[in-house]
Amino acid sequence: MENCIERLEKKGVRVTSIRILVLNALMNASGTMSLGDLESALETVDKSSIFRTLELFVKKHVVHAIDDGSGSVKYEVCEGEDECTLADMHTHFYCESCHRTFCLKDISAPIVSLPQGFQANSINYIIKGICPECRKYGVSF
Amino acid sequence: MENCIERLEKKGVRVTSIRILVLNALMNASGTMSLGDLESALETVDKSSIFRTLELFVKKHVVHAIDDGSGSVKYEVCEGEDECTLADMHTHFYCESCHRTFCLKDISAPIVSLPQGFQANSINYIIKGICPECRKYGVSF
DNA sequence: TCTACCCTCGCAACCCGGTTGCAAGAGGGT
DNA sequence: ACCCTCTTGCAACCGGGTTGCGAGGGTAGA
Repeated sequence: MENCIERLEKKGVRVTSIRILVLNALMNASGTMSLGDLESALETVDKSSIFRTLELFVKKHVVHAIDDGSGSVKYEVCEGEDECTLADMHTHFYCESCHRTFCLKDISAPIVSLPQGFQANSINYIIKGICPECRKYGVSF
Repeated sequence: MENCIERLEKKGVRVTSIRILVLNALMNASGTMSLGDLESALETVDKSSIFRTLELFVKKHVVHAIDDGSGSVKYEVCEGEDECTLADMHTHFYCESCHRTFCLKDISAPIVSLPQGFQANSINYIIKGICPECRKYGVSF
């Protein structure tokens, strides 16, 4: 909680109650959260407020957005103090059974060399499949 | 054109005029096409018909879908005769300036090894940045 | 040939995540 | 206390995707 406030101040984001709520939810989440996840986790807060908060967080590099192709963008707290570089991008795993997105933080996204003229800004590396839990419980595709 | 019909028959898809139109458009496209692209390319055909055609094509492995995080799914004709395997997946480049998606067919998507228990079915490897053309014409982000 | 059936297609309506305009509310500085 | 700015909630909107339904057209069997 204190941690949240500190983090916001460090990134130059004015501290408000909603921003603490959103950041706290993201920091306590086991994985990533979507706008919808946050909406249902924070029932008292309006969707558009959460949306604008996330928008601000992304701009200020408090969190980063991951598009896992599920139709809803996921958010995750940035680890480093400064901006995320290409090398910071890590691998994500999307479970096609339970529709959760896992951060494989210790697996950094591989970087291929591009043809002449292409300039890379970011990498989206998503592996889709079945997560260990769903396999264990025999949930079929 | 003949090529289209042959390809559909080979994949066990009943040949209809709309299916030929859609597949032909995709085969002649320089890159990938979205549902919207096809809709405007084939003015006479209804959106839902194109949607259902693409749905069928994906199921029958005539085309595959790529989610480049632009908000609209892109489609691309499958190369091989049989189903696409992990190794077949190639890299895509999304230009944040002109919003086009490029297929880097000769760059196959890198495969990382997953933690115990995760089962990979497909890979989405998207690099976002600025394409050569947009850089040349000095279009800034 | 006639009929019954199934697949395909167009239309319209819907769904849902995301986004925006606007007005009220809260907070900080003077 | 006052003003200005930022923040928030509400409601409406947007666009891609999706679905229900009924009409059209082809096909197989009688």
